[in-house]
Amino acid sequence: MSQKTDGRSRVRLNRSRVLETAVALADTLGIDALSMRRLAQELDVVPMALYKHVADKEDLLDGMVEVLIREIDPPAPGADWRNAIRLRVLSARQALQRHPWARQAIESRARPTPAVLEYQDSFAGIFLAGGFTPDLAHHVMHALGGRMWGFTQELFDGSAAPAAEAPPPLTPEAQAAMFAQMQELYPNIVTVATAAQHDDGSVVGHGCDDQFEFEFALDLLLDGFERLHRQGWSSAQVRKQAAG
Amino acid sequence: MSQKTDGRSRVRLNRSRVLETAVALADTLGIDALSMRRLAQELDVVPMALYKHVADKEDLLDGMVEVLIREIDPPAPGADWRNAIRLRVLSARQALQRHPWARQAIESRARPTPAVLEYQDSFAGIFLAGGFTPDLAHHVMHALGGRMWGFTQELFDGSAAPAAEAPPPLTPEAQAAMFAQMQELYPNIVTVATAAQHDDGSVVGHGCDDQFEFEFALDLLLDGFERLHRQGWSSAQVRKQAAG
DNA sequence: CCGTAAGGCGTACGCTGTACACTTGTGACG
DNA sequence: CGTCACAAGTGTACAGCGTACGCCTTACGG
Repeated sequence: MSQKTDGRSRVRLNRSRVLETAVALADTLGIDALSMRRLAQELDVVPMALYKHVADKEDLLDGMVEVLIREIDPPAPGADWRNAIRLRVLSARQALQRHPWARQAIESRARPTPAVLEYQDSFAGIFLAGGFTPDLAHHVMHALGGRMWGFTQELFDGSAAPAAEAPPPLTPEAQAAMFAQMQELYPNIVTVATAAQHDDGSVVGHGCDDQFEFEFALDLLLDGFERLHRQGWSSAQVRKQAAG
Repeated sequence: MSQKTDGRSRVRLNRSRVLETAVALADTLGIDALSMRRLAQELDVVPMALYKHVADKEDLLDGMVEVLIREIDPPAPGADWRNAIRLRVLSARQALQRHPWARQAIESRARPTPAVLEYQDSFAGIFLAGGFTPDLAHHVMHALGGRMWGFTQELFDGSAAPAAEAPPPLTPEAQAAMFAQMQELYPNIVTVATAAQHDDGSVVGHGCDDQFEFEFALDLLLDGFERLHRQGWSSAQVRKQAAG
């Protein structure tokens, strides 16, 4: 109630308000529907007014990612490297789930902003503090890849448009026919997809527990990191081995 | 020389020609510069003519991905599962390096086409034939994630625009100053980034061997898969353990 | 109180994907 | 060979995008 939106004087725009409104809008409408014009409308302002606060749309997206990063928990102070990494990654994952647009936004960024560099620096710091050589820390961070941000490359999760018009519900017969056709065309996919969902009666896909899959892969990698770390792995020695 | 492009009768358009020209154009211009209009121009045709051969731009991109998939080697016949997967993934990687646009195109696809399903099915088939339970095969494919397509999600590889205007070459003093600033702001990144590039004098980034990083992560995962496979891992048992 | 700079506005341009109605080319069949 | 039907290609048009540029107006420091 500090300022009325009607009447004479309007709330002044600023970068934070622009970024936060953009985040909220992307949360609701999806990233594809977020345009400068739509955002301006949401802020009750003419499109070009935004350009006094962000350089261009790229800068807007960079700013949105920085808002996201601020939501990720800082490194846990007392934890060993493995738990520190694990907790941080899972916290990042939670932030990404609050903001479904973020995966695409992060991936589409061309160059890292300071906030992003800081985020990555803190990861490197955890590994180094845990006794990793810079060499191993380097390769290990590459191996983590996007998982550092809390997502695996899940293709076809269908979350592009939130609440996209679902296809009309199929009759049981149509479902059975579809299943039979899938089974004929892609028997292995059907086998593999139906394995992990006894509890869930749905046809292929969307029956599996994303969180479980994510942690499965994350822990598999962390296990590998730990093993290499313990046995004093170094890339020089591997390259030598490959050459010899 | 079968048909002249000038004179009266023009070469007839068809889906293949559209898709292959689109692929070639994306290879040269980058995916962002590939518009229906630009593609039509390349084919010496009016933009709307394309719509007789592809439903819309989404369909065009789907088709381009299918062209890509056809370039990936089929599973090696005699190999054990581990080599079969490894070879296939590395072949996919080569295809992706020939077509830098493909990573983004694959990631942006909302729903899998038959060609994509077939590709994934063959992966599942390799694991199952190698004696993996459907359960383990499922989780393992999730863990591979995008790596199945030959890419890790490398953020900020700067390959968005091919031959983007490079910043003017910095003087040695400017480079040194920049390095000093990086070292102050992001000491861990500098430590980790400079570790793996004694041969290459460049400042942070782009000095590391992408192929090595990719295989490092891939083999780390394959090692993990192998271990779980040997010890008869099952998700049920893990969940029970977590609960108990 | 006023000058100045920052904030917000309006207009305009070139680009995008694609809907719709039209003409032209081509191959099959009487 | 003539005709007819359908596929292929054209032209125009629209709504939406990011954003360059110039002007007005508001808020604040001297």
